[in-house]
Amino acid sequence: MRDVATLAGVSQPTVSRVLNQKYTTIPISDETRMKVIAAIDALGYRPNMHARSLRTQQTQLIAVLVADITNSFYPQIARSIQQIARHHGYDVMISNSDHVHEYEQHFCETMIRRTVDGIILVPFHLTEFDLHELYRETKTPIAVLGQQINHPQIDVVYGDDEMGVYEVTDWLIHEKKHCRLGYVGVSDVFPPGERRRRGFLRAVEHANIDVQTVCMLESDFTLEGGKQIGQYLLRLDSLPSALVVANDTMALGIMLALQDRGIRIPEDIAIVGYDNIPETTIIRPTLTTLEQNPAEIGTTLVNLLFERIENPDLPSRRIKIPNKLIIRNST
Amino acid sequence: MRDVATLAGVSQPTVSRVLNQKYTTIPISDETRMKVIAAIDALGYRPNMHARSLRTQQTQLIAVLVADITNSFYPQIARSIQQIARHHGYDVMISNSDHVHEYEQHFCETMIRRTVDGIILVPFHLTEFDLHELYRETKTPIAVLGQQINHPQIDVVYGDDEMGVYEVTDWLIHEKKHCRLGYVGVSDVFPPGERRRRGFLRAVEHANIDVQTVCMLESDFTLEGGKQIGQYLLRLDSLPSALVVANDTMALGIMLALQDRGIRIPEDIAIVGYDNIPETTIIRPTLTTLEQNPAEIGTTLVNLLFERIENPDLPSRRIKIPNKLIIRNST
DNA sequence: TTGTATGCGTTATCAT
DNA sequence: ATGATAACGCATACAA
Repeated sequence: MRDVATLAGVSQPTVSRVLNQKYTTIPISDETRMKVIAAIDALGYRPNMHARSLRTQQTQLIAVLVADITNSFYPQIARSIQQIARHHGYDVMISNSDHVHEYEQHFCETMIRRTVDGIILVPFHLTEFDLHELYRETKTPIAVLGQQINHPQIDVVYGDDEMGVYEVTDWLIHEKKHCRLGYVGVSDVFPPGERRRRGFLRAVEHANIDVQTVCMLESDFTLEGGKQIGQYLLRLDSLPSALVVANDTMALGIMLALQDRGIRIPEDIAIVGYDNIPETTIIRPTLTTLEQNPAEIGTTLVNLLFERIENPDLPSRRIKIPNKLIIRNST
Repeated sequence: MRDVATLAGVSQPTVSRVLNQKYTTIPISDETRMKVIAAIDALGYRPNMHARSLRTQQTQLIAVLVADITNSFYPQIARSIQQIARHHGYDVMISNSDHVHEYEQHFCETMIRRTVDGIILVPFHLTEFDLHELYRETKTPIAVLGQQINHPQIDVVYGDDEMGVYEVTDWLIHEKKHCRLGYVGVSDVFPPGERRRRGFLRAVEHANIDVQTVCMLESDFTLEGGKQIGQYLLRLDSLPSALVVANDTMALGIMLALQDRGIRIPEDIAIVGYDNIPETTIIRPTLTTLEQNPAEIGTTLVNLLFERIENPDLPSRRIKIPNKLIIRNST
């Protein structure tokens, strides 16, 4: 910047003013501006964001932590966030926790040392207290995908998965007349695990079905995990007539394992998933599932975040993204 | 840091020395170190990376640009990069170009203003000249996934896709006795487009098959694009007996469109893809494809990058990741 | 073994 | 409308 100033025959702060003219009201003569711009072009000067960040305490950067970048659900969120952020002149730093607690914590540590202007994350192990600490240390606007978080300065977006699973289970029972049900969830250490299981059980009880007769299983969100559940089901004396699965990826694994051994879907067993990832339309039969609209989730998160960046004292908001039952051929 | 120094009763540089003791040889008395560490804990002090970066010109950050984060191939690369980087104490900033030229350029712009310690990218539109400019402006180690790049300071990882497509086509012709072939590629503006088409045509010519008899089509890497190709094929008087497709995602779309109209795979038409993304094992029949090992690609890229970060004057290296034919049920 | 002084590249406050 | 000067938080050359 000093070189630019020298070449333009002005002082270094004047160059800075030309650069920041949009954001300030300080007047600059046309002649000076021309000279400075010419010098910038001649030297190929580019401002140094580290220095600017140090001085302004702003970064023009937002950070995003997703829970599993290899699960198609999250890249779609990340992508819509990045699109809007770009529009606002912000860069996006995407990270991946792989559902691992330690990596989630490491992300928070990083955010404390490497401050950013906003944080979007999908907390699985991080508690409300952890996020409170994160906010206390960073004072940075935060938006999360996670119904379980309640914090006065943190915006929350969520799909109402307890209700969603309740409704799809209810639909299986009353519309599709299933009474031998099974459920494949994930551990309660993951917040969606408990909520989705509860939704399932509520529907079962509401239908006066004996909870003892339903088959409750648990796996780990992954295709492999789903396959193992499939193997397990094959060893049972009799299959449930319908299976509610807590995410699509596991549902796919279950379908593959069952079909490998000649089980017909939906004739022998109906299956519903959760998320509506693209693979649900690739598998045959196509998978009935509860849609979580990832583009809308991403858009909502980033819009909330930018509103809070502009106005940090906003009261926290909770936005429910409606789930939608997508009926396909697996039921 | 000054507060820590005051509390510990030492000077600010002494605190800095305690913090950086691992990387320097300056001796510090045990007593001083204890006092400083106690003060750091008491105040919950965390170093500010922006200030550190400004001073050291290092960031402990590497940037990754992938071509399409919603294509399962890339998240696997990103994930293995992030794992190794974490091990080295580096953070990773993942970006997504969506194959859009403007976004690739925007990424380069960002890298110039927001310097990082290393860059990994998958250039689709960026030319050797663009990367040369990037290097000239940043002087930052660069590693790319892209056979078309030749630059004395840039490390290159690539799958030999021309040879791969040649071999799989050759295999279809000689082992599987196909002679009515079709090829679905992508535009030559994408570097893999030209290479893969060339591999296909070389095999056709080598088998003395009249090029006029083969069906050459073009789409855009996506599932939707593949479906449209499928529609197009259905309107043909006769299908090719075997189709070589330039990536798995398009191959899936083609299969779905054809199967919707009762075409049997592989009986009516055999199909091979490229990449070996997870979806290839979800679709039925499972898709025969050429594997590009994304984890190995990511690992190789990031290892090359760290070697160059440690030793910037290394001559550039080109590492070929072997393709492997995965024979499944679509052929 | 530690302290003093300086500068990394900006923006912001004050003059003029 | 512009220039001097200071400060952001840290690491390092030099002195002691």
